[in-house]
Amino acid sequence: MPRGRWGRGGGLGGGACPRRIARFLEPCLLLLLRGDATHGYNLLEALRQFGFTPGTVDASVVYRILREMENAGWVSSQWDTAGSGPPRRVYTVTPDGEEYLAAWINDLRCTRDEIDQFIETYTRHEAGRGSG
Amino acid sequence: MPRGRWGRGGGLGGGACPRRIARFLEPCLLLLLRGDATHGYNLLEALRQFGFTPGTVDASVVYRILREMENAGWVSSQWDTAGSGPPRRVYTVTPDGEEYLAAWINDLRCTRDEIDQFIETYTRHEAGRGSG
DNA sequence: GCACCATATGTGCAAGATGTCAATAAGGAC
DNA sequence: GTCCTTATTGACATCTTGCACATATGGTGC
Repeated sequence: MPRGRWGRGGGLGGGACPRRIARFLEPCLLLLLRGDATHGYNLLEALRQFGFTPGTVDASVVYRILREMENAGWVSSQWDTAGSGPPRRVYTVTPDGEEYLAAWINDLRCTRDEIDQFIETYTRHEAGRGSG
Repeated sequence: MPRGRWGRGGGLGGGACPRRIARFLEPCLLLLLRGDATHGYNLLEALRQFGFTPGTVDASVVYRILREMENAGWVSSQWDTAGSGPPRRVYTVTPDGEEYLAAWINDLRCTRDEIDQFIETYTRHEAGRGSG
């Protein structure tokens, strides 16, 4: 069983749609944080709205990306020691992060257009075969 | 200069659209080969029609994927020694390859829808900010 | 206090994916 | 023979990701 990234096992031909976008968690977390500054553990559940069903994403992966993004200056964090349980690191999106997210959106629009173009080419091809 | 081969330097915010779809070369080569059985070196140029500008893709990458796909049974190859220059390995799409390409198309449709959904969420968010 | 559990974060490694560079090989021009 | 173009292949480095496990705080039952 390949532990690899793009899950050859459950993906193509499987049924559920595999996540084919590289580093997609980044913009998802950014968008989530923009809506509501919160901590990693909480984001794990919130990711469901982007199709990341529970168990799909490992907590450590989320924490890792959060740290990386803080390192890059796209988010900043503060320890929240109020409330019970261990302290939580609460993240906020920085202005640089906003810009980065906007650039991501741009990229995604572009990627979507390319996909559309590819599918169209495929479809035209199919039609050509049908009549030939 | 951030890590990553997804061109943080030249991609996001840069201008040209970076390729964010994992293993996108696979379906591109398959679609190209379906139209016209040919060899790797030739495919390098043909990839331009999918946005892979010359220099974007290294030849070895194309050859590698071709070999992998042959290994998987999606294409088959034959040496072509006619003509001048070194022999060329000409690839043809197999029935399994056709099926695989169809599955890819399905995946891509799904991926596109997810991108659309993400962008829409972002846009709604933006609108909400504008008025508040 | 201690075992145990839920919450919350972090570390390290293995394996897959991709980029880059160099090696090889055949034929043509000079 | 040397150099250039075409064409394919191999090796290595780096990046990305999944997974197992370690750590820490507070609550509950005893």
